[in-house]
Amino acid sequence: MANTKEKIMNAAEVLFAEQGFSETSMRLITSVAQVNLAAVNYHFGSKKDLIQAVIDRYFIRFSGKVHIAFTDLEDNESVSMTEILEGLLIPVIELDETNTDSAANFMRLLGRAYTESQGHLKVFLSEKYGYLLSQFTRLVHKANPDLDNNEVFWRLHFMLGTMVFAMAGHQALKDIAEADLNETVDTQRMIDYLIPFLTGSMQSPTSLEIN
Amino acid sequence: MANTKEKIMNAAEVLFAEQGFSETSMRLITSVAQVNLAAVNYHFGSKKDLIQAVIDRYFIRFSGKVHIAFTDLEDNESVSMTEILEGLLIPVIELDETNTDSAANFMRLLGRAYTESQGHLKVFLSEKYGYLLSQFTRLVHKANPDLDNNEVFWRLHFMLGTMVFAMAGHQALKDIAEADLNETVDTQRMIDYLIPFLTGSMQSPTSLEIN
DNA sequence: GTATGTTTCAAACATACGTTTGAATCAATT
DNA sequence: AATTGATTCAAACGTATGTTTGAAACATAC
Repeated sequence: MANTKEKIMNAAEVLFAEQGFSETSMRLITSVAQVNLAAVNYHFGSKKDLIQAVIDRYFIRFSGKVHIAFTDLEDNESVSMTEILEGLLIPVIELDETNTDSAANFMRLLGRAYTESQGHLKVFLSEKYGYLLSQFTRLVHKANPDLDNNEVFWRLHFMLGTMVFAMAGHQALKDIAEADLNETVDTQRMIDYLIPFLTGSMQSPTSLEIN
Repeated sequence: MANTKEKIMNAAEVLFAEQGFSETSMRLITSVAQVNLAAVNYHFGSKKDLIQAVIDRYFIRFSGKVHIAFTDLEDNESVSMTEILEGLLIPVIELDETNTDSAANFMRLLGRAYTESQGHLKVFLSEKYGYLLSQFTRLVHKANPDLDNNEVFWRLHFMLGTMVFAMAGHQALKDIAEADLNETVDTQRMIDYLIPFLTGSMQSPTSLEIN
């Protein structure tokens, strides 16, 4: 059986992903984790610190792989969007190998971190893992040298939004898909649809060319 | 000067957009609106009802226009993605004509409605405005007859995700953009970047063609 | 000008939250 | 077996939340 600290994080990551940070009370977390209410403050200090710990645990698991993949790509003389996206998404998928639904949970958490006004989280993440975003930006620019800075900036963030949202709404989308399309869907299959969607969006003509 | 009910809604819509629903207390709303705390319960019944009223006020303002635009497109024999997206986004932009920052506020609200687990809101919106989503789905399929059902399904939801996320993270994106690019950004400009991104993504080669 | 229905207001209510406390329990060391 | 430090626990603390109350103020009609 896991120790108290792990029991808390395991319960919290699911509840945070499902309901959001502010909507999830310490009392619910500790009752699901079957530990005493005071344990969160004892082991983590505060609820804020618990939120950061839960998200950081995920980043620690996959950020190394992403960094290696990105660094490899930076050494190449030319890069394709597909390669960049695979460098990012494959390590995320691999989270599932240690624990089912890990990838989905992580993405939902990330989506909430973006959306909920948990200022401390944005600061924490950008200070600790901002270098990955920089690498990502440089690679996307390298893969699309014709786009100007503005266009790269916006498309990059639209793309991140699509990914986070797709993964965050992962379960809901799977449910709808299986009802609508009468076919079972797994995460890998969803990503097979997602990658061409994103590469296409990144390579579409610019607004200037259209007008 | 606006009456109490309007004063409350005007204050609430800004605060909800900025901070989210659960993070915005009735005391803050009523103090900004300069009305008595009890006024919300008196005029709206509950906080839930206020949230619905704020969002519905926006939908009432632009859903008619969208419906007309969509119906027109359904009568045409062929439809382009750009037309569909303009049919949806132009009425949103036009919200700004009656009130500055209306479009931005509405988008942020919609993003929060999607993301925050306000179950009652999703039920309310899908019951009242689900027909617009159905129209949207049919049009997208019409604009992309080559895609099979699966591909249309997934791309449509990826697209909605991108839009909603762009809307929800609107302010954050603007802030980052202005810091990163040293240029001021308005909502119209963001949408100018968004539309080609989305049309491109919808028209990209399918996963089958790539493999 | 009195009566009636609507709106406002200060105050209180009940509940939920994150956190703290101090004693009890456990584990390891001497 | 006694001592020490880490952990668990029930209980309480202080504060913030949405809501309700009943009287006061206001507006409108007779």
